[in-house]
Amino acid sequence: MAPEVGIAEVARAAGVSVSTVSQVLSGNRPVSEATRRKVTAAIENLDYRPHPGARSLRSRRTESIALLVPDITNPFYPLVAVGMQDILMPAGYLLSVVDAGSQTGSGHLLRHVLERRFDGVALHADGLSENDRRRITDSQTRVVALGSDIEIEGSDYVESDDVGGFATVVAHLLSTGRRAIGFIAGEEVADPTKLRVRGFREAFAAAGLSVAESDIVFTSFTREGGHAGVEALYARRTDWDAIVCANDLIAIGAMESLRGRGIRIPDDVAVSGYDDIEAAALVHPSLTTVENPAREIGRTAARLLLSRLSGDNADGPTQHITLATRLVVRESTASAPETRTKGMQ
Amino acid sequence: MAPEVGIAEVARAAGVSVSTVSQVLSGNRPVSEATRRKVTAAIENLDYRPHPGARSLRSRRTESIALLVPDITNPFYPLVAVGMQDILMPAGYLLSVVDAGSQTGSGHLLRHVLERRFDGVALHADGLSENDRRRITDSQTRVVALGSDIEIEGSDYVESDDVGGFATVVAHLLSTGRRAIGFIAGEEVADPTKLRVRGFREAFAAAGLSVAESDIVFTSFTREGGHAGVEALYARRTDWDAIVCANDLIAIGAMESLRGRGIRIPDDVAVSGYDDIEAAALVHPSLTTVENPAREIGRTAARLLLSRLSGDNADGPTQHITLATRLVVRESTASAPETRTKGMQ
DNA sequence: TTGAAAGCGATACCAG
DNA sequence: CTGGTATCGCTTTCAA
Repeated sequence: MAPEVGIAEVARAAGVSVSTVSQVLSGNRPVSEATRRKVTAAIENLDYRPHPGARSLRSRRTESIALLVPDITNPFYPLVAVGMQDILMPAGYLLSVVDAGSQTGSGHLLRHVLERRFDGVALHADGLSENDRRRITDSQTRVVALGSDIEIEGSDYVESDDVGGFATVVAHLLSTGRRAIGFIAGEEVADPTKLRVRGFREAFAAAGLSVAESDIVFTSFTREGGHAGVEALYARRTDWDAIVCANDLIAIGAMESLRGRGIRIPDDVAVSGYDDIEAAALVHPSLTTVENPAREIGRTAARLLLSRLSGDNADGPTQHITLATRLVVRESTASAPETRTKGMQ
Repeated sequence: MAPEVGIAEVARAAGVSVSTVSQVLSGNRPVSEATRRKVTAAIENLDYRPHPGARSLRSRRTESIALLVPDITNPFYPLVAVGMQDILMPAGYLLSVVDAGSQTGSGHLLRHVLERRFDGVALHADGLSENDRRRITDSQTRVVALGSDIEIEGSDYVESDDVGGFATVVAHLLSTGRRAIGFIAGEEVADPTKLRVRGFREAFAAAGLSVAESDIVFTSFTREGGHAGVEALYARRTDWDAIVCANDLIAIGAMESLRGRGIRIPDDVAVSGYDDIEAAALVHPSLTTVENPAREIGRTAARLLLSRLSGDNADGPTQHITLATRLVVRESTASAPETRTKGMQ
């Protein structure tokens, strides 16, 4: 409805050329204090707002960055978003969170996002096809990969120490005497799944124990995945004394199913999660888990992107940053009663 | 890194004019099947992607829509986002979720978002200053307001029936014999707060009871708000037999504080929330609450925006849509033991 | 320190 | 059904 004022009107009102107005806005070259004031006043009066399309057409920058997440309702990702905001907002960038959600793979949506010419994009590299990765490499868009060590040529990545974190929680269970430990993992092809499986094996190896393949079932990173996982595990055997889950949502679902079967937690079966989402402390019994530093991951990813964009470090060597995790012990893995250690194994 | 191919190269490769390529892309005018195929092939071969800046510069549309939320870590909003995606994705729009988060008011960020020239923006109207609202009216950007009946001239809005929903849960508590009912509300100035307070009063009025002002405390829509709210209520009196909360996060926080004081839920004090976030079913005791149809709100908002953008209904009268809510009774408000009704009031 | 003018890459109008 | 071309609103180079 507004008469849509352009840079020309501003120039006229201020009695200067459009170039000068542009320079005042960008600060790309010195402008005398007097003209700067005239221009700023005109901008204010006319409520002038530069057209971002026109701007990006010339400058090849959009001052906006996207976070492409597989599932925005998974509380882990909003925290990553907040971490990115911490860094990007002060730097004048707008962060857009895009949910890949229902999309089969992020392939189609990835194209969509790359087409938008965001200056930078943060995303999970796993689930990306060879094709997608090349598309990223070919595009102008700076990318930082999250939580995965998949290589995208020329892209930095930041991950948390999934292998170590998962090994820690498994070691914790072993140390409390649990031995019949089932593992409900996420999608088998997902990168976090592979890392957490690795951690699982490492913990067993470190304790001099071996893992039966049938102790691991693959589902999805959701509550429903937890339900399915419990069914699958109990179809194989029924004497589990611990179930470790690839994330908190799975664990919460698993606890629901266990309760449905009349199994007591942690007395009969200990349960652990991963991520330490808010709900982990709220469920009953409260859930032992591993803190996945989501917000810090976001901050780090944002810093990496900015350092690439601002030129200082535009062409430095690829960086791989690993953030530490922390075991959070709660009620769901309280030590087994004395009686159990006798009966088992 | 790619040699950045433009529409001209595509035209050359296909042996047609740039206009024709453009028409094939937009479908704005008939194109013969033969040329369409040539053009599509050229686009594919060259991996051509139109520059959105250039495009929006001429067409004045960006094919993207923003959802501006006050706190992306509040699980209510991701659900709204998913609902919007349901509708927008098939229509070819990209949805960007922008977190106002730490921003004081959404004022500054609102400007930022309006400057980006999204085709449409969904946001909460409360918390907007008179100035902000006029800015919206003046801008080209179509806006739909969420969960609030604040008028933005020319903008549609969609809300859930907060007044009715809240009255229902309060009526439920009254019907189980609770009379000393405290209310932990959100920020006093927030619009949802006002509506829920109204529902609170209505339920009392309908039962022929009156509300003491001191029964209502204002905090914030977070778990910490719940903690603070309990402290504030118990500073006034200590014989509460029910506490209703303006949302689930507050309720969860309140339950934590009550437990800290050795108060049993629901035996001593019943607690209720609002929104029915996932955690409400997971906490112990599980939380009685009101389902706030977040996803449906998102869908409705998206439909409203699209109907405005696609021209059919571009200038129809302003629409106000109210969605029904649903009471979800769980453990936290189980009927008071026989003994209590004798002792109270 | 400032101005003039040449594009950036698409769309949309005007012809044919 | 197709082509030519002015134009969107800005940034950037070139001159002064």
